[in-house]
Amino acid sequence: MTQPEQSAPAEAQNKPIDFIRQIIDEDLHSGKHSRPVTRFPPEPNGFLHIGHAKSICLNFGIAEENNSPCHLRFDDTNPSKEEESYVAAIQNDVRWLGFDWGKNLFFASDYFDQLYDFAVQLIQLGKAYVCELSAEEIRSYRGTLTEPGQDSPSRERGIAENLDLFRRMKDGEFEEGTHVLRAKIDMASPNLNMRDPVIYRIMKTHHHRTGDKWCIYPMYDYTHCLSDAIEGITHSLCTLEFENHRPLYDWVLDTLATPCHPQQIEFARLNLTYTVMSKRKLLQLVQEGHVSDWDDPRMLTVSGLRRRGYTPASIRNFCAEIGLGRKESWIDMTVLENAIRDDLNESAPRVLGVLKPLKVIIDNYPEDQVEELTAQNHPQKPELGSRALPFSRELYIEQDDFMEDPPKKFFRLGPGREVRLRYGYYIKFASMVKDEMTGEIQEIHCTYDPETRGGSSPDGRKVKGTIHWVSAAQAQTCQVRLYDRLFLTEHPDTDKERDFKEFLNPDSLTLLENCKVEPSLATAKPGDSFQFERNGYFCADPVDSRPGAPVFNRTVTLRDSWAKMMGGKG
RNA sequence: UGGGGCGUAGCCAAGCGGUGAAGGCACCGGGUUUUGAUCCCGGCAUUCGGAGGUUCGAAUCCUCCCGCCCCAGCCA
Repeated sequence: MTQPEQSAPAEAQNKPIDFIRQIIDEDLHSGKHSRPVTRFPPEPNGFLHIGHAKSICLNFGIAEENNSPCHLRFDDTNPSKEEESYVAAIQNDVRWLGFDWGKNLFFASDYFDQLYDFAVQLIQLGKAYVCELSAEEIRSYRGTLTEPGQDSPSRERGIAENLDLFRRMKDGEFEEGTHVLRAKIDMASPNLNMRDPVIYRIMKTHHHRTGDKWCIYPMYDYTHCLSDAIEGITHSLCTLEFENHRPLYDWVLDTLATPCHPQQIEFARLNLTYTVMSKRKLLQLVQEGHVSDWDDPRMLTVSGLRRRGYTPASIRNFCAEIGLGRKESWIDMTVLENAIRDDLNESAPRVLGVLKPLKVIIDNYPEDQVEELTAQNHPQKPELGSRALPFSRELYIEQDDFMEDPPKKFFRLGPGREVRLRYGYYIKFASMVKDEMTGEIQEIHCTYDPETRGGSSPDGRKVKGTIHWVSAAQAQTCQVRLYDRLFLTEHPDTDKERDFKEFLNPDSLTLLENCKVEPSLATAKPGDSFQFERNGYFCADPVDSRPGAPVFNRTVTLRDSWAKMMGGKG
């Protein structure tokens, strides 16, 4: 009936808990921590996507379950790629998903002074040095996967000189690329991240928060662990590709006197079939015009999903369903589609809408008569009430609901057949009018049985098919956008030879301009979701839809075993 | 033949040495139905990447092998 409580602890839902929650539970029981403190640390260089939603649900979910904080921290250490506008969009998306960071909104740039002081300490400890090698030299000195690196000529420079040089880096005395600060660890480490990683670089770029105060910016590996420690994070959750960075995360925190030492735990990122997930590729789709923008309903960005008609609950349920592990995995797109169907099936009011209209004239129905029929808003939920549907002599039905020469199992309209109009009357085929030139069917003539008002017959005769319809005179004409998967293949970006854009689905968007929907939809509010019976779930476009001129986006089709059957026969 | 990870059904995923290998998606049947939807019922791994070994007993422990992923940004 009702969905399980969103915020109930996983255990209470009788669901097995994931390995991260197991670790946290153990730390709580052992007394290592009295409560967990997690964080979601986006870089403000793009929009959030469904993969981020997985991380958000994890980090904020743990906080909800334990009544503990989850920080929202922007990892804004690279001003050349980051923008203020992304900061706002990201906050909006996290809030929309239903999460609240309370007072815990932070920026890595808040810590730039502390980070600088820590770097000075590292130098004083003899654990960092200013290196004057060029970027290319640093690369060649790093060695390879199988050969150790070589020491930088600057490696044994004295502490005083390092201190002076680092101060002068900060003061803008050097050009970009001429000097970096490096941690002094081990040039022979089998883990390349430990071969004296760069921790500060010169970048004479305006920062969206610190302005022109800094011309040196700290690198991720150095910044992230210290930010976690400064904030008192207990469990720092990130994706698998950072596993090789954990020794460095721990080295920085072990070397410096920090308030605490958070535990980094890695999990597998989300991959979905029939789409791409990397911000770089999403950006490319936007910049090259394959989609309209970051919030194009075909994009699996949070903003795209929102515009498509996905609900926060559906995304949270999806994230809960897919599980969490350390195995690289591909979640089937049908799992996401199933999540939104599940949610909308419960909540979306039912309406009648004809996407590809075919005119039907009921020859024996009075010329000027209009009557009102009653339709349920949700057949499984009578408490959602009903509405009136105008019925008249001229109607529209779906082109797909008529076949001139139908197979036996086609339970719809065709020569000699009778069908039920949903909430209306039984109608029987009489004749059809075709365009003499093209052979295209222009209109169908039928007769109706006045005894079947509402959809049942006193003589108890059965009709196998029920089809949807809209009264022509009262219909609201509108635009409908049919969205389909953006890519044709399950793994568009794993082909080594072919670019992922070669697999774009040319039919991912179908624009229908002459759709006929029931009059109640004229006033649909932007963002409202409906089930167009027998067609799918649709949402009034949040951007382009207007009262009196609605525009609908197809969120997802209904399951369609008929189409599946027909598809199987070719 | 550098290091770090991972391998349970088509796709995810429980399982943490003890009689029958959860659950979801997908798929296949059947029932209800004024949405070919929803809902309901049933089917779907004699087997856990492979081979050995330990044990009365292993998907769970050990050994070897095979496969896949990550790392040589002054990105995060």
